[in-house]
Amino acid sequence: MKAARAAKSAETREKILEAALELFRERGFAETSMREVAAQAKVATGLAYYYFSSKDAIVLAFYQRAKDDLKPLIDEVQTGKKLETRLLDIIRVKFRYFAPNRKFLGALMAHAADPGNSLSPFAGESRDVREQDLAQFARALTETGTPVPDDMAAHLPKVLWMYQMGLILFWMYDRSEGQQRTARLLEASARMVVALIKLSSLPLLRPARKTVLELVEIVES
Amino acid sequence: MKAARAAKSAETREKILEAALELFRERGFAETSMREVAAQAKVATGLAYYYFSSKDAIVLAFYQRAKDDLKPLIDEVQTGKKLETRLLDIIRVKFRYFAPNRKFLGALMAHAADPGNSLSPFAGESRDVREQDLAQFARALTETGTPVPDDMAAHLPKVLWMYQMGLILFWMYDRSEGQQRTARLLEASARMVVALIKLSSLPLLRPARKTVLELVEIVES
DNA sequence: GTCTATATCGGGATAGAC
DNA sequence: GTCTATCCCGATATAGAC
Repeated sequence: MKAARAAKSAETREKILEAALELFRERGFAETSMREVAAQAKVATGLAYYYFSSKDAIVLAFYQRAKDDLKPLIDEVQTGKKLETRLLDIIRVKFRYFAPNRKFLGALMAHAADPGNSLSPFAGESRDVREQDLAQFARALTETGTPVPDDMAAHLPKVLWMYQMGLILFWMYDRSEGQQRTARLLEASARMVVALIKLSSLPLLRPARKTVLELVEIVES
Repeated sequence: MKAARAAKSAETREKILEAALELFRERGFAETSMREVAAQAKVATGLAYYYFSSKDAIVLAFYQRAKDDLKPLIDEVQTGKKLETRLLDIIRVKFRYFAPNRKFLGALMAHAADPGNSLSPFAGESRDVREQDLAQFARALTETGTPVPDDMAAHLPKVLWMYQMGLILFWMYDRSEGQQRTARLLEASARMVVALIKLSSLPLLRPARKTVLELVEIVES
């Protein structure tokens, strides 16, 4: 009967998480109280805390789940022959997945700029989410056979990850209908990013590449 | 006696603002309560609220004051002959000014990424701060006689502003001793930014410029 | 208008009974 | 695992002294 118990437990946890996300979507993160979350999930406040040690912990759980959900969805689109296609597909999958939560994601990213906050995408707590992202970009590079200069190889996935984070930030702010502006920006910028990567292999542009690399190294050091 | 009263009032206000900033620096923004602020300023809690309608309002006052303080400091360094020098000087002045508050600036910028929050640097409340920044960059461009293609002229100050905001974000996260990493990044990136601006005038690079402009226009639309 | 003191509300978090 | 009751504290409203 242990299995049944565990299942029940997971179910309750899920119920609370769902209730929380629903309220976050409707009213925002800060505006939602744990009491309301518990009420919505039809459990006692204390129980919500039994499963999630804090309100922030719920958000972490959401990230974690997103990571797990996205894995297969991204694997599915890792098929394009061209790097540009891959980038577009990978990022679009994420936008699609997060779309229902776009508005309150903004409130969460609020914490993102705060170096001390555990919800920051740069913080330790979200490291495996970031690791998975990096791996996906690395895979897109290798599987499309994109030629990358040796000195850049180690850095490029991280640069692409930052490019992605920038787009996501823009997307959160994007008030245009259906976030069309983000869609246009994604297309135009992906084209440029790929062009730049290709250019970076030209021997003639070696000095320029070194300059950029210097910047990247300072950032990552 | 009206003047005396007004002076006294301004003094009290200042006292509360100072107390708040001191506590923010020591313990952080979120961890500081209005009660503590009031206690530190040796006034009643209600009085703190009399002068500042909310904790956020204190932050706004801080921004505002920073804007006024920075104006003469930046005017003072608008003397360099080269654009690179000007950029370095302008941004360094800001780092120096904000240095004592660097840590809690992070917590404030926390709000920055939240499109809905009034403390966001992109929000209406901080518009005149931003306007002043844009004007300073525009001035640096014209006074150094930097040649800028017509189609870029309108956008360049804003691009430089974003470049600055990026550096500030990096600086907030920078845990290196005395934020040396930021200092290095600033130098290396300013050099590159200026080089790019110069390159952008070359007729040969017109197509590349158009591509970048397209991106900028999507972002600003 | 400036200021103090007090009361109230609401939210995060916890303890302990079952 | 679950619920009830409670703690603690921050934010805020208000009454009224000066």
